[in-house]
Amino acid sequence: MNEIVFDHKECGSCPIRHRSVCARCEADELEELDAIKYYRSYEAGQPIVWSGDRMDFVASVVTGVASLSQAMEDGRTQMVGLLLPSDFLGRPGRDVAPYDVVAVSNLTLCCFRRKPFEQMMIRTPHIAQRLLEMTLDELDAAREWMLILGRKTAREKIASLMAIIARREASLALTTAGDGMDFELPLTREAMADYLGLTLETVSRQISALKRDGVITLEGKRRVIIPDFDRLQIETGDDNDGGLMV
Amino acid sequence: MNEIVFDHKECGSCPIRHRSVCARCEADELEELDAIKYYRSYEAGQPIVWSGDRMDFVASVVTGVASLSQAMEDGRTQMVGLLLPSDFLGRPGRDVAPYDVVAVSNLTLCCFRRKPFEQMMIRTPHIAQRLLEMTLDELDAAREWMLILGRKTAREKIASLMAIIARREASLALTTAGDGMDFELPLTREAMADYLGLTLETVSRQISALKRDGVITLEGKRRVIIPDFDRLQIETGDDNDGGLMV
DNA sequence: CGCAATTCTTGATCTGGGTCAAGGCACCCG
DNA sequence: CGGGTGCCTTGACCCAGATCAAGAATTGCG
Repeated sequence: MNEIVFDHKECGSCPIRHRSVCARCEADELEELDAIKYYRSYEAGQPIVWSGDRMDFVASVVTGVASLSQAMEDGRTQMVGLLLPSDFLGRPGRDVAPYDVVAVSNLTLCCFRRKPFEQMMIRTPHIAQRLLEMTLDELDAAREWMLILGRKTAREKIASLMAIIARREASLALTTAGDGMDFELPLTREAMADYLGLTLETVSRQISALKRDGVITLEGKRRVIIPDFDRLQIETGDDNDGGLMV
Repeated sequence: MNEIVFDHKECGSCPIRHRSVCARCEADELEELDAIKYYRSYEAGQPIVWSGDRMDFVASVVTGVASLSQAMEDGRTQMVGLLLPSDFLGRPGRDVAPYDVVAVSNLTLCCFRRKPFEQMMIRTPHIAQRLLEMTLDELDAAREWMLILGRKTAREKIASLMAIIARREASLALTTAGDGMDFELPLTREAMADYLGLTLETVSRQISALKRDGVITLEGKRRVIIPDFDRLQIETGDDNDGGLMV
């Protein structure tokens, strides 16, 4: 591994998001990526692109959280994607944004100019393959989310969201402790409501209920402690022998 | 175009589902596909694969309708994918089915053995590219669906479903008549409920309401006539100046 | 043709979560 | 230090859609 590879990994900017796979990039590919990349920062609440805008870049989330949402005529909105660090934003081959993208917390993106990125993708098949794999993962997440939206009660929705975030945090931190997890909620109550198809009042009430019942503990309003992950898992209502644990 | 290409188009079996793109397949690729393909038929209601099953094929829907659904512990289910003729089933690189797949109506699949199909995909980049494009389309559809599940009223949900099916039918039939469409509903009331996160009683009531209000007309229980597509579009509640019309 | 078995419709009632409203709490800034 | 200004919590009430229940229409099959 040379210096470039190291820097590449550090900044979390690789379109091939799993660090272990980065090793497959050759030095000149990495130089090429470096040549077309630049960083952008956004403050919490700031819009990044609006649905219908032309997008001349694709990007990778370095720090912070962004959301994709869809709006209806009358202002109702539904979050349809949540981007955490290492997630990918934008799609090669499509130059118009199909959703509103908003910085949920303070956010740093590592952007790549789209055209050269696409050309590079055509030349290096393993990037294209990795992109397909990532898209399939997103599709799986979207479908899990559809079950949450369509069939779960408010309490199950909150439990599911907590479980999803806890799992994501755990996989980043490499702490595979079965229970006794804790994390900082990266979302306001309103954003959670938007994610889950609820109102912010219902979110607040159900979080209080889960706290009262000892499923979670709160430290302040944002720090969550999960004393027993299996208990939380039961509260989600999911069929948890059914194989994959995305 | 030689005979093989023609047959290939006719059976709707091309993994590159748009017929116009088929022209990019070379004769020997088509022969190769023919060598690994076989047909299977299912009756309405019959299961095709269960979540967790090993899948040794990918397939293309020739006729009929199939659904992907997810189940919860207690039996609640949510449909997360609807496959109409020319849609693709299965994913290269994943050998365990993540969802239950069921034949909603009588169904014919054109199957390809998975391993040789994957190898072929690696060798022919335009198939891989097309597959990425199809997956991105599925992701867009899933996200539109999330808005439906999370934020729409029962009436808007039914209107949205009618609009989606009408659009699909129209694109297949090449009848781009702005209004005056009609089609056969390929779903039972129960399947529609499962799609929309409703109960079948609510589906029935809302269909009756749309009929009473002249938004749709029914001929029997399954044949739907849309006298004015724009009117239906308004009933969906969608922001219809927002660009793309997938 | 007639008698199930599905599939669909409609009615009556109940309830989870939405809506409206009133504070509480933490942090910033003058 | 005092009064904003966001965020969050809690209460009271209401309604869209679920649930329970009873038939009607359509389909299929002996």
